[in-house]
Amino acid sequence: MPELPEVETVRRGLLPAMENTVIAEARVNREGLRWPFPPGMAERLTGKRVLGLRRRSKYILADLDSGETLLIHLGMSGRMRVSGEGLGLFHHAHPAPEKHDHVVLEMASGARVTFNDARRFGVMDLVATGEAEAHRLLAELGPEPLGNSFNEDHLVAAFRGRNTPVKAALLDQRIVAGLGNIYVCEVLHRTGISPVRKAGKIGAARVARLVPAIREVLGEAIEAGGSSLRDHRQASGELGYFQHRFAAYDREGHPCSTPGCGGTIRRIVQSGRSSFYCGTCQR
DNA sequence: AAGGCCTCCTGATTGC
DNA sequence: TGCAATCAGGAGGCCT
Repeated sequence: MPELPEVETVRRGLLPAMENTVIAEARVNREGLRWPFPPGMAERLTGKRVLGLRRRSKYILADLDSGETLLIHLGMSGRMRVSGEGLGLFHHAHPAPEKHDHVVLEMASGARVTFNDARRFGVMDLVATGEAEAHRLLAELGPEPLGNSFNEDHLVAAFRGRNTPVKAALLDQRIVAGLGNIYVCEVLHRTGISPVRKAGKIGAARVARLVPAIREVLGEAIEAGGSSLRDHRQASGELGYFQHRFAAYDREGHPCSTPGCGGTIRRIVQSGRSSFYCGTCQR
């Protein structure tokens, strides 16, 4: 489910339930997900206060008063459900457990946070807070696309000499951290750049145009509460609605929405993943 | 060492 | 209706 806007939406959805709140009890229903959970994870979470929730790329970082940080990645199918009744902030009394509920956090407020991940590509790990950024999964990440260090100079330099399609370059988390298949398709459509074009062969002016386009697309998607495909819900229980604004992703056969273009959105496969684009206005 | 391919896993959808 | 093939929002790890 989750690219940067979806993860940011989940983070915001978790805030009222978790921020400045003690984890009364953590329950762990399996050994791990993509990798084994760290030793004693349930004990290291139980009784600890969540000082804050940060996001880095597609990771959520929960800083605990024990000096450790819980690192969360949702993979492809990971979701967070918040349940319970508290000051009108939480939507439901606790519903029945579901298949693939792997980690449950009972908060002292009465809220329950449930991590469900059918495909188990997700990750949970614990790291000393001061070393969170140096964690092996975070250390190589490129700049945050909504931050100041992501700028035209950075992207032009990162693309220089790269012989890979721009689609793959933008999916490379070392170049810019947080884009996934959907938003790369949208950004390339918005900038009129073909996904098959080699990153190193795009003129600097066109590469530079990607920077504001990436910021705009991600910003709009966050504002819309992310994208909800196949009815997947966000942590708050609400549906995001950015999927209704897709110009390219999952729109094979539809007319291109670029004014005056008249082309049709096509689907091709690049490095095993679908790319949706208009061959008429994306060159 | 950049680039491409495979893999992990389950579930929904499509096609026959 | 059944069953198999295909596809899915990620990304580490291995190979060349």
